[in-house]
Amino acid sequence: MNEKRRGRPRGYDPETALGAALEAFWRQGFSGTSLDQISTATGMNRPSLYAAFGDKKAIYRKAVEQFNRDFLGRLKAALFADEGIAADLAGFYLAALPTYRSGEGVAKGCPVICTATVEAAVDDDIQADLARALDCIDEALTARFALARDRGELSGAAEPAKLGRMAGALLHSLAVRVRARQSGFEPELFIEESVAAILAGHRA
Amino acid sequence: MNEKRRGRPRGYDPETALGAALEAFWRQGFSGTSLDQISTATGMNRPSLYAAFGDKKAIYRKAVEQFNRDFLGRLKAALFADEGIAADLAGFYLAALPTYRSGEGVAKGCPVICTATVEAAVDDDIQADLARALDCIDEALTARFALARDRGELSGAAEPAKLGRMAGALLHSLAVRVRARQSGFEPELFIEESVAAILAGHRA
DNA sequence: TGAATTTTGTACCGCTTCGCATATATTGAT
DNA sequence: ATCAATATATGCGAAGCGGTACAAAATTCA
Repeated sequence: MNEKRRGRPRGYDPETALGAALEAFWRQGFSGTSLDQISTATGMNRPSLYAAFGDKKAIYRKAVEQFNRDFLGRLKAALFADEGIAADLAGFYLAALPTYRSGEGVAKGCPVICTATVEAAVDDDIQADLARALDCIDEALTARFALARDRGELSGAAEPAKLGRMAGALLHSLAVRVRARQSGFEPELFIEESVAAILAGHRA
Repeated sequence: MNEKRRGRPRGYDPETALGAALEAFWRQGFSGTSLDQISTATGMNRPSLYAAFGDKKAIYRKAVEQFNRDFLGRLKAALFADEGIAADLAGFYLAALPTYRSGEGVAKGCPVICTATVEAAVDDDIQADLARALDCIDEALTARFALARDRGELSGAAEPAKLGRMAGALLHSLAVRVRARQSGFEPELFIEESVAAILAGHRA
């Protein structure tokens, strides 16, 4: 692939453009972001945006999808670093933190949890995207807990799916709390406490 | 108070109107809701809305504030029902559930967590409101855990603030997951697991 | 060189947005 | 009855919205 195509070459990189679009949606949400703002952020004008990705909703979904692929990939890499369940779980949360904290003077939290959640009640496609994203997080964590149990790090009575849900839940809260800039909330401490709480009573 | 006022009597009840406005914001978020929709929902026309509550943002903040007062009141009542820490904690989550599930064919989740979170990155007032609301939840839970510890239901080593943060976090996730209509997620089971996980290792 | 193809830029459409200016209605006080 | 005070109703206006028609630009192929 990547053979020379016939017409005028595009002046943008789709991945970069979607990244820039995400940045805008991330900060302001779907409804709060105008196509003009996306146009400015990406450097593409509106007809190009439309031709490349579709309408506003399609741009949003593709931008979020791209984020999800990348972000979840990094979270999984940390989660399966194989330095023991406690260290890996902490690494999982810590891997999310810089992303959640990103933003000029404003911590943007998680684009999926913090912006898709609003639209979920109004748009079935975005609702399905969100549900799937939450499932992916739970599943990755569940797989990691199953591995830990099989390796004898966790007691045989430990239920991976249950632990996965708990661990996923704490990630959701982390996303919300960081974006809310809750006073006195210290993410690193929260992560430490989370890991301890989840593993409490399940160590082999 | 409530002496007869001088001009034409208002044709609306402020509390009811704010409740109707919240309903619209709850479903569609702040940016996704127009003043026309609020006007329809409340039965008030725009000038009346403006005179009564202020601009769109003021309406939103007052509606959410009213919700918070009422909702948190009910949660606290359940949390301090005094039937033991495990039962009370479960009651706390169960008290939130019907509210989170409400909505015609759509579970709306929590209006604060699911709609204020987006705006928090863009609006400092709403950010502060959200942060305060999250603090209130944590504080109520912390107080309840402190009580349980003082009564000997929890070990002396239990840290109420830490437990409060954990328990609050699971409420956040409950709100998000219900609104996302995550397939296979069963709130009642999740609540049961949450209570068990939080109290694990802290029972006296 | 010229035709075909793809992307870009301008400019616009119809519609909705929020906020308010103005006029009307309904009450209590005088 | 008249006035003052408050609430409601109509409707406007400037700006912004998402989306697109159309022509110019830039490239490959013949």
